[in-house]
Amino acid sequence: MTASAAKPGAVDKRRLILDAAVSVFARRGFHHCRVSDVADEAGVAYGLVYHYFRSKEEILNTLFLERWQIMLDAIGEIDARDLPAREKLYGVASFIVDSYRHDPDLMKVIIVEVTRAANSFGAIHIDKIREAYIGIAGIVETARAEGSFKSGIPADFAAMCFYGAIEQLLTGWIFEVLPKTDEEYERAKGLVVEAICGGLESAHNGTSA
Amino acid sequence: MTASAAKPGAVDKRRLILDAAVSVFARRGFHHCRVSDVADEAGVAYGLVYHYFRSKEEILNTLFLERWQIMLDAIGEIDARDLPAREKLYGVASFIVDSYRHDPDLMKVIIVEVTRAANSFGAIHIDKIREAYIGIAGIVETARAEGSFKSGIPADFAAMCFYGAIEQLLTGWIFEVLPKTDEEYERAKGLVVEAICGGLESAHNGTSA
DNA sequence: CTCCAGATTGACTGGTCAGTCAATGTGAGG
DNA sequence: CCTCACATTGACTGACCAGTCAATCTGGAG
Repeated sequence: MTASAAKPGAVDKRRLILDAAVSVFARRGFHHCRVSDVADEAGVAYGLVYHYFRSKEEILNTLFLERWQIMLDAIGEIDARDLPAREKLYGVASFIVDSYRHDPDLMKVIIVEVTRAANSFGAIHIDKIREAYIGIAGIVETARAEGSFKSGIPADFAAMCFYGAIEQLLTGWIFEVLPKTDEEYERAKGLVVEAICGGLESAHNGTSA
Repeated sequence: MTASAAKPGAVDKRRLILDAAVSVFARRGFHHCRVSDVADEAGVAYGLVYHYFRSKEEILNTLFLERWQIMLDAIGEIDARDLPAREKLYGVASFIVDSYRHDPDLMKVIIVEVTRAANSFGAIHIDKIREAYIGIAGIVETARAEGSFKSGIPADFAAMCFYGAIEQLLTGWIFEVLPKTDEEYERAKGLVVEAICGGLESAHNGTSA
């Protein structure tokens, strides 16, 4: 068998290494951990890491690409539904928040080590990262065309604000400055959509274009 | 003379090193550059860096604290003015965007290497970073108390969304996915406030708490 | 001019760690 | 039982680089 097909009962060591890497990268950071930490965490020999991955960096690239593609697919799928823009955006916020809830370490690694790492992994994956912005912008653009969203705010700009707000929430959880209960996660989904779509103001004086 | 008081005509080598560090950290990233790169960029000997700074990390800490304190002071000063919340938030957005415009390298270093670096500098400076969130939340809180902002969205939550949206814009500029003209910077200030305060929707159906 | 404190220099060291590799294990097919 | 391909092991190496330090410079005070 090759690395991809794990027999039932046999442990997929490649997967074991990836999972261990998530845990170690999240706990110590990509730059502050050693490959041997990952191997130890996975319970495999040092050299096996290099049997499955060309380099330490390739491990992180793999983790990012795997997860990011799932998110891109989710955004595409949400956009394809026949729903008002606000509900589509709720779907996107929901997916991202649930991703964090389901695997906070992985999302932490992706945000901390890739999404904002302009000089290393971020630069390598910028096109993939951008696809997410474009997907969200597409949702906003459709709403603008329909007239349900203002035309004064460009869609790509709105997408950046929306994505930025969500990523900041995750950052708040990562840094432990926001509470992390199931209830909070659910509340956050609604609040972020309300904040961005409905705005913060209660009374609506004329809005400028 | 000590390091602090530079005589006119004499170059402040400490400052020279800090400025060189901004340039080098921005170009190559903190982890991917050597102390000798900083020394070379500053045009001083390797050892002089260690005359003024205890370690490579202390250089980054110094850069961050210097600049962040200026921002905290600015937020405090803006909050003290007698203005509607929306204009206060415009003031904050304006200050941050202008900070980037004035010294993009420094802001890039702060965002990329500190603000999101949960396992290294971010953890060290989390209290300072938090002060910014709290300052913004204070502005929102006042507006909520006055009734000009909705009460359904908690102030600390709104602050995170607002700050996140701005930081995402800077990230867009850093990654070169958003245009970087003076006109765009000015536009961005207004748009981010409009997006967060006024929301994206054109018609206002009932808003849920 | 002499002295001294602080500024400046850059060669060197000690530790760290990513990546290599030769040896060994393992299990499926013949 | 044998063979072979692939999995697994972990000691080792070569490069890299943060931080040290002894030597040298500089400029003001006496």
